[in-house]
Amino acid sequence: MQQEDFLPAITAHLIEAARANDGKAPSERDLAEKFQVSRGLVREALAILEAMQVIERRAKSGIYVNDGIGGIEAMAFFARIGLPLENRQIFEAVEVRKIHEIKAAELAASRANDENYARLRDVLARSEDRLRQGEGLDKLDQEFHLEIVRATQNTVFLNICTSFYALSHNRLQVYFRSPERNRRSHEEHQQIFDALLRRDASLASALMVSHLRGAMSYWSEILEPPPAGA
Amino acid sequence: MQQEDFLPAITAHLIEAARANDGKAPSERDLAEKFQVSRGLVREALAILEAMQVIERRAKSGIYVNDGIGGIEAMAFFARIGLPLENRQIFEAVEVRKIHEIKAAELAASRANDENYARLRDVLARSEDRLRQGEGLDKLDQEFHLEIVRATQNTVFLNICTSFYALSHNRLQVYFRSPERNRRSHEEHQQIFDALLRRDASLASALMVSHLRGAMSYWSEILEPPPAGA
DNA sequence: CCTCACAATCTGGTCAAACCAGAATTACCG
DNA sequence: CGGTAATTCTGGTTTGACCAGATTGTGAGG
Repeated sequence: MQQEDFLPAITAHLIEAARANDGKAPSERDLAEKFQVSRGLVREALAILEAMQVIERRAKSGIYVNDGIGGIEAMAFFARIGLPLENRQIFEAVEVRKIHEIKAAELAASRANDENYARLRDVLARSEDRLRQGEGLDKLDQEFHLEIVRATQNTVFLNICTSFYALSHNRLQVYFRSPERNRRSHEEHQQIFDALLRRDASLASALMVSHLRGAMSYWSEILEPPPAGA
Repeated sequence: MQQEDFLPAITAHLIEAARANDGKAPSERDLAEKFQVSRGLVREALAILEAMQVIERRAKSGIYVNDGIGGIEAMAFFARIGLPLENRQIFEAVEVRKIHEIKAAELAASRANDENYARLRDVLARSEDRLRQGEGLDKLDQEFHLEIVRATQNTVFLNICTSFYALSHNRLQVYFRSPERNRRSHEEHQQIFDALLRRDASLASALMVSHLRGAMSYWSEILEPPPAGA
């Protein structure tokens, strides 16, 4: 059994089987037979799932799937194994980005140092190049936003945002297929950078607000109507 | 070997051993002997570590420790295995809490539903009980704050905050050893709840600001001076 | 002495068979 | 029908083995 697909497969199976059995999943031995692998392999997968708090293993009792599969680890995990976020979660994710980045822009304006400016310039320069070559911003957009978070000098904050953005990456790629959107996005990045250079916190956050508003309205066009107050 | 301490122990050993050997960790068999456990146990731990991107296992070659151990998974992991955050990161974590919760209070004021109110009331009632019995708020504080996030109806946001708060839990317990702080914290929770009931977003967020300011000043007393602009 | 090819060794990946002790279930007796 | 004793089941852990590529060691030839 190629380990590649094993974890996703067994996860899906566990969740499905548990749903139909009061949260209790099949035994390790059953799983091993079901997937035609040794019990050791199953246990390795289960160890990961347990560490991610997706399941709970109770000695001499059984395996139980946590109902509220929560935690960023689980999210990162789902992203890694390819389970797409629900449409609703995309809006929620954008809202979280707004919460994070508007504040990040504000803080960065007062805390950014020379290295931060250099990094931002570098990202913008590479963005310029890509656009000149008719290519999409792609990951460079993410890089730009993360550099702003980095400029807050808050490493915990940066860690959170880094992990979080990795999740939405798949979806964002769609956004950057349009040349106009790419150019407009780049221009807004430039403006935000200028605001940071001037250490104008309120302007930076205001620009970020409208920048992200664009993303939100884009998703509104593509997807189903957004949730109530987002 | 009690599994309780195994993961932390083996992790520390891996990181240390790898640092002195060009990133390469001891073999599974060596680790098994070193910790007096079976190779299967070692492999389970390694599977978790690999899923968390702390290490990389190359077939027929060896185990390599990733140098830039980053990402929220790693953070959550370190918290779980008991490695304390640096003092500086505590300030950063509090700042992140501020970013999250001030906005959460604002959003919750307009989005909270009856179930949210009921949950918040429940937490407050239990807090009341504990205080009456002379015990500290302990986890109830965390519960209260998470319920506010839940009231934003943003599940992605809730996921992030849930994982994140698990990190600071160890440290927060210190805070709630003081009876005065407990009572004052509880009163502020009550006030925030009232603001949410009145759907007064600006009041709710303002109260949250001062509530968290208390925590920040507490840490300032206990720990080294805070970083520049936090 | 150096180089290159071959052989022994080491490594992670995987499997199989057992034993343990407590949980869960079944069977049986009153 | 109720309750207890016997049995099955479950996760936890260990041992030992085999595979195939990566690594290392060795020795012959230049």
